[in-house]
Amino acid sequence: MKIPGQKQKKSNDFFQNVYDVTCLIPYGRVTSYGAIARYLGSGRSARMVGWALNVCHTRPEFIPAHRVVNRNGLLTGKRHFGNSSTMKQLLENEGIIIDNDCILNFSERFWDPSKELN
DNA sequence: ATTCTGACAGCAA
DNA sequence: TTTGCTGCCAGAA
Repeated sequence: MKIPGQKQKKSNDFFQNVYDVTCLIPYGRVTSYGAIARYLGSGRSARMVGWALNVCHTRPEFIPAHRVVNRNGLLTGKRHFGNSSTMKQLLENEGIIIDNDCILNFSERFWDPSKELN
């Protein structure tokens, strides 16, 4: 999305795309960085997804970044939520069971954008 | 301009 | 099976 009046960077589209997909994650579902990266066509640029989410709080809209975990279902980004328990709490609030910072039944909770979103 | 790092993932030893 | 290195791209120093 191009916002007139603001600095336009080439990566802005990629970042916005990450935010867009993240916002499309259904309630009570989670996805992985790699899945988003693959949906964007970058393939192995999962790190960029994490980087995008790292600055997601700079965005005016709410980004359910807590629904994005690594491919193991591990809450690797919990430490970026200020309090380490925030991410876990948000996920549990959506009915997701977290054990030792790991999502239980991750296969059932997993939501693949390139598959579900088509 | 160059180097390092980062909320990951895949592949090689 | 586990550990470690590399690739990906962008941003900060």
